[in-house]
Amino acid sequence: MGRWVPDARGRLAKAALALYSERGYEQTTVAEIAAHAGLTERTFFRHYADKREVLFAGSQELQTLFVDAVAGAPRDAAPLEAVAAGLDAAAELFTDRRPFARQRQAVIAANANLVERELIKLASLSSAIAATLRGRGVTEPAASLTAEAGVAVFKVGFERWVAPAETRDMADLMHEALDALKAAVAARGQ
Amino acid sequence: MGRWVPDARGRLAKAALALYSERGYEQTTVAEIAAHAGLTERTFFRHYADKREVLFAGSQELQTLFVDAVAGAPRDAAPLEAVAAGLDAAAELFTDRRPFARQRQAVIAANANLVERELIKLASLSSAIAATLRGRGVTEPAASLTAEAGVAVFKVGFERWVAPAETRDMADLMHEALDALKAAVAARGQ
DNA sequence: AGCCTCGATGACAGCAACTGACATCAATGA
DNA sequence: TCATTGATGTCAGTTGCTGTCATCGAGGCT
Repeated sequence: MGRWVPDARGRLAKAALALYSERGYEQTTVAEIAAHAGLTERTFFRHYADKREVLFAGSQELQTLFVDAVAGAPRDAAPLEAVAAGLDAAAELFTDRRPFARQRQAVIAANANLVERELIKLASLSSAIAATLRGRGVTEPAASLTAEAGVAVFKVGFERWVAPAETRDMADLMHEALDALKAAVAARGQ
Repeated sequence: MGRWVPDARGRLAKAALALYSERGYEQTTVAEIAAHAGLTERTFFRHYADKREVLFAGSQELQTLFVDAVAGAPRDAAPLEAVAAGLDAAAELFTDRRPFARQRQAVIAANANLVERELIKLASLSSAIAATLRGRGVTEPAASLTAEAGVAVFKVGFERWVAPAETRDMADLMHEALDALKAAVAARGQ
């Protein structure tokens, strides 16, 4: 075997989620996470920029998948329909990860600092979607607004998907949320 | 005169914005802010929960005004129209504060930690609007989605309002953004 | 006047997040 | 064989933030 136990990054992420779940985010020190992964505090910060980031390793993957789906939507699809393709891709990504997502979301919801980090990840997703829409010829401010609307749908759909009693597929919930948005915005305004 | 120079809170906020603008957020220590306000570091933390919060003292006022306008919209107004009333109230609040808003926004945009804090303030605004809409009889997920859409409009409108060359009124920009959202969401989806 | 309570601030010690600098040493490959 | 590389360890230092106790003028009560 090599000089070090493999996958230090993964071990840190696993240890962090476990400890944050058990005793809470604030009550967990980085040194403890590192020790549980058989590493030192300094090494933790070589793998993750800060104590929060360790919970958001997958957000880049989500963004890439979402954006690629938007970019790959039929050329004649309306902007919001292209975003809907991204929502479908996201739903597929999360298939079979519901228990993990629930545990992780419980940790995040319990701490405002973690919620902040999640929000900036979603803002980054929104920016990337908007840029992709502009690449499809959508002009501002329509691109940004469509992207923001799409992320709002994702947020609402995701929230429902991780809700305790929920059993429906994420794709169904995303479609429901998207339809609800269309209805809400279309409702008899002057 | 009193035992202490008045308005410690305001002096801290003023000193913080000035220092963050001059030398950057990260390069400014809380002790320096406090010193410029004629106070100690410990007193800073008695007025503001952390180093970021000092830039967001006004967000509660915005939220209250926005929410009150939504609650006070005509009983028969559609949810999105009620939110539009909130946007108008927000626009009024910012009248004559453009230079301040520009300076503050430049500071925030330059640091990810400050952006995070701004995002959670907007998320709080969205939650409050959604709750108000539910109070008007709007059901979920329409309430949350309408609120998120409204905040998206606010974000886009505000961004444009603080843009360097922009001279139009915030109310005009908010209306434009709202119309763009309606158009984008209504666009020929199946 | 004399006294008391209150509240904003100061002083100080301490923890933990994060960073920079340098050392270590198995694996790798020329 | 040996120099290089790269992930990790070690250690010292800064700073955000907190708990605790002291200070002392203002304002009320007698």
